[in-house]
Amino acid sequence: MTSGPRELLKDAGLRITAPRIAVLEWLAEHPHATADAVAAGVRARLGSVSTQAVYDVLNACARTGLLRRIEPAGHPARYETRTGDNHHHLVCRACGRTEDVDCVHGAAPCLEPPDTAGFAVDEAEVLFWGLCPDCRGH
Amino acid sequence: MTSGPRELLKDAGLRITAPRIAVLEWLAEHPHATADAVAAGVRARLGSVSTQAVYDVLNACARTGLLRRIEPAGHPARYETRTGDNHHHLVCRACGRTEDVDCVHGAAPCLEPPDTAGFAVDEAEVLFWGLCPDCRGH
DNA sequence: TTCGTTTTCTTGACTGGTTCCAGAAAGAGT
DNA sequence: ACTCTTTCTGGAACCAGTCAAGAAAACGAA
Repeated sequence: MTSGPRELLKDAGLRITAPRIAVLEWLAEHPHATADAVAAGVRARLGSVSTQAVYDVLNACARTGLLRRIEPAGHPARYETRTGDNHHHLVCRACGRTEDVDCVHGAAPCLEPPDTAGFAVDEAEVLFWGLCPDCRGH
Repeated sequence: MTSGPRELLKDAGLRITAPRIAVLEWLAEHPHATADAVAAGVRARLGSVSTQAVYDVLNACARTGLLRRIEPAGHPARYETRTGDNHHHLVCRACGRTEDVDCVHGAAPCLEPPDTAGFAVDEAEVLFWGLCPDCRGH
């Protein structure tokens, strides 16, 4: 039932390759990791994977909805496997550490703009900025 | 009463220089402009201003609260003079065009995370993603 | 299985937005 | 006016991420 990386990839119409499986597995265990961190983790598991391959995998998975990409201003992007339940994020201004926050107002989409100015809005993104416990302490 | 750039700079403890005045004046007339656009606008007014000077001015003003910086993922940063009233933004995925949206839930801060995970939260940022009228039309 | 097509991986160069650096110049307080 | 501070100039540097070409691997049909 708990669909593994192989099923997820297949359902998304993506080929099943070792780098992709490793990226998805590693991200499932380490949510909100940066591309750099993913690359390091995947290399520790597979031996050698190019940076480019990591980016390709991340982009392909983000495009098909397997991964969600978070890009906090001033920090490298982070990725997570938890998708589809429009939760939000806490981001540390200092170190970029990112944590999940459940939606404040019930189910998705929890926010609707009062006036869209003619825009076709398809997503509401909420970021809470602050300092994480580690960076806050002196 | 409507304080001009000079008063704003003075109150913020910043020196009053021609580039700063020009940046603030130009941004007041062209909200949500990119650094590039600001540089172009300021040069049209003053003749010649270095890119670096523009960035310095923008950063100094953002640091002191005279300007708010918006950094939509995948697009260059944009700046606006409207600060302190925690309004939010609509961003076009295609062209990056940015528009204001008033806060959905009354006065600031309109959102409080239910669980801060130990973070000292100081800001809630809301971005509505979509396509602007120009990019939407076929 | 085997083949052939399609997609992905590797390597390496490159980009765009932004920042860093050193020195020259221009404000502001005394 | 005279310093002292802060800002401007020009150029080099930075970083996350992307583009390009060819080699390699995964899928689907025979």
